[in-house]
Amino acid sequence: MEESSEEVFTDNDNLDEETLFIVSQTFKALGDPTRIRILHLLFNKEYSVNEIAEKLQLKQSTVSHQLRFLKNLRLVKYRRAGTTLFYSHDDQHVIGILKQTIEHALH
Amino acid sequence: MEESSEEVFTDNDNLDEETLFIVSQTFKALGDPTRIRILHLLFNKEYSVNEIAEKLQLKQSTVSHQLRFLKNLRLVKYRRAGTTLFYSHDDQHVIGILKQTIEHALH
DNA sequence: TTAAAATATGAACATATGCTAATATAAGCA
DNA sequence: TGCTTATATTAGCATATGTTCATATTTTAA
Repeated sequence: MEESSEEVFTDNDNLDEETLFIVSQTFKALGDPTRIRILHLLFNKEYSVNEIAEKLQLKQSTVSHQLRFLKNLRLVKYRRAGTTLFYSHDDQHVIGILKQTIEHALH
Repeated sequence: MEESSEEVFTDNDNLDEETLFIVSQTFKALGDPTRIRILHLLFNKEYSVNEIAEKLQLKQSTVSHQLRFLKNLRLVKYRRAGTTLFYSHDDQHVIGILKQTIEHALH
């Protein structure tokens, strides 16, 4: 057996701090019903902040806060059109996991 | 097109309360570093509560609490051997998602 | 430049979460 | 039975989280 040149495995059993942080943050984003509903709404098309608030019966402020959260994790992005911001999802991997899990939950 | 006898789709755009709850609970379980570390440790083999505590440098109480959390969601199960309980994972789907996401985080 | 529309931000609040110490339970064995 | 080991439980605490109200910012257009 020879040592790989790509990576050195000193402790194969432990996750490093950074990986642990990224992974837990990602799942934390999906661990709240409001954020799941927002991401679910954005599955197929973009929506403005007010549209999201209307569709999901949430306060504009709530939506804005959660979108900021999701944007910090690069799970959504937006496009500006005048004073309106159209949000859409921005992470195929995470969206895929969410879709999978919703399917799974629906049996 | 005929109506399926299995399910009626009244509002395709909205997730029902129960699905929302299950999905968010599942992700909440994965949204904490300690629980990720425990599940990650259990990827390949079973461990007793004390072994988990030692390996991960956690208090016995902390491990026991988190295992209860994970067991309530049927993410782990245990087998008794005398006074010792050996825990192992119990949800291939969730373990798969966790593996995927760790891989993804490691680039 | 001023008003209107859309969105973002900050502060306050209630609730949720995770860890810890102390103690309770449960099983095996002398 | 009484002791030991392994695990679970309870309560308390500090911090994190999610929502809301009030207000600030930003962009556009008159």
